[in-house]
Amino acid sequence: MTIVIMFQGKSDVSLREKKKIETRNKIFEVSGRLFKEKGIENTTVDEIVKEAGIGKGTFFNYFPSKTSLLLYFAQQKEELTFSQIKNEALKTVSTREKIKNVLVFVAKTNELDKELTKIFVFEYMRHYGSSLDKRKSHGLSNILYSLIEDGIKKEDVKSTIDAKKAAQIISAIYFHSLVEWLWSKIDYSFSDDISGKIDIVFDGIAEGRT
Amino acid sequence: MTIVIMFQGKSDVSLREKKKIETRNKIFEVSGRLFKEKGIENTTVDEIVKEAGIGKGTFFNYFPSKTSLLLYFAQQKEELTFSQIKNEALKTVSTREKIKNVLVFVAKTNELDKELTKIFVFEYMRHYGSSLDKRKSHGLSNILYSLIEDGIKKEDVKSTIDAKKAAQIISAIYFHSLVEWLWSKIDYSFSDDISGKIDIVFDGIAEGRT
DNA sequence: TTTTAAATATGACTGCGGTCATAAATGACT
DNA sequence: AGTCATTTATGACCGCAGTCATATTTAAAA
Repeated sequence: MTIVIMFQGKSDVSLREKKKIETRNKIFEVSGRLFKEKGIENTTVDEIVKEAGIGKGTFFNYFPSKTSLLLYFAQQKEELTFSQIKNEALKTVSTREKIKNVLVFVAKTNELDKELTKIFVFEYMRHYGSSLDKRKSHGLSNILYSLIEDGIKKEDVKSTIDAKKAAQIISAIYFHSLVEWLWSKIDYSFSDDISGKIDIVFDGIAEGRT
Repeated sequence: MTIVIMFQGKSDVSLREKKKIETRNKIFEVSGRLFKEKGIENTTVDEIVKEAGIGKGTFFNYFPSKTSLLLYFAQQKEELTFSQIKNEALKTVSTREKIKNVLVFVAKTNELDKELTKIFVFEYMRHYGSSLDKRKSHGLSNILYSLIEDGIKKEDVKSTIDAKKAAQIISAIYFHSLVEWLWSKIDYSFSDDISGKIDIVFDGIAEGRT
């Protein structure tokens, strides 16, 4: 008896839980469709809740802001990209090439859907530092960090380098170059640009020896 | 006769011109005060126009958005900083030290008023790519660019370096490090951080020779 | 001075993100 | 089944940036 009651009470598939998941999914489904159809800026929360058949307040029970919903989509995409990186992009030998591969791979992902990337980067910038957590941006930084540490062990990266600083430098360059490229009027290959910059960082810009 | 009429018509000190300048200044004065008193986010356009004694529509005749007013303030501050740089920060010999000096100088300016910097950087990020011109962010980039070109001529920077790319790299690092520092929980010297990173870029991170 | 054209001012209004007091649904317990 | 506590849903409402049709002011022409 007690056991049965406890089971029902604590169960993950209680009616409440089911409905929550259902509503959540409905919001994802509808908003995803509307964002694609008419762009993020032009999709209002009122439209989403109308199409999803829920009240406006309900939306904000699930997502504290419209942006938090956006960031969910961005995160999804990022996680997918990173899982692919780990499997595919690290087949070369030198650290320099590995890092290039990682960045070019991410770059190519972005090149595929420039407009979408623009929207996400924009939303990300708009809200950096305002409440939302930073795990996101550190995915790339972490990957770079371990690559550089490996490089130090393998002795194709100077042992005197602060791996953390170096990783920050490279992700700074990546992010900055991405933004420049996204809003540039002239068209050029982002992959080439980033690749050239990595070479500069690896070789250094100072004349002579240290 | 004709001459007199033309003179009045084309004069810069016509009644119209006078009133325009007056209104513009009034907006600057009031908004500047309110921003300091209660923060940018908490100051509404309605408040500004009320205190300035003008209609709301008038405000938007002078500034297309609240942000454009913000950017005016940011630009003012930046121009002041840059004029100081040119006079004071370039007294060293090596290109590396010159660049460090420039960045550390700007960094120190930011360290003086962390909260204000935060607000401006935040506003800048929030609105990058949305209509407003980019001259702003390129002030630093341009200074770095000429320093690097000088360095190439003076032969303490590799002649093979693409000066434009190098300038972009350094300003990327500067901006990224600034953002990290501004929103970091732990307290550290921004100047030291940026200085160390410049060394890495100058010396390169690759082991061995190129 | 009077008329006409152009620039400028204005505030009611709109659209949208987000809040909150209240209502409905659900689960635990008897 | 009935009662009570807790979770979830809801939409009227709010604050604020930005718009627009209309009114006012200034300059030029007659």
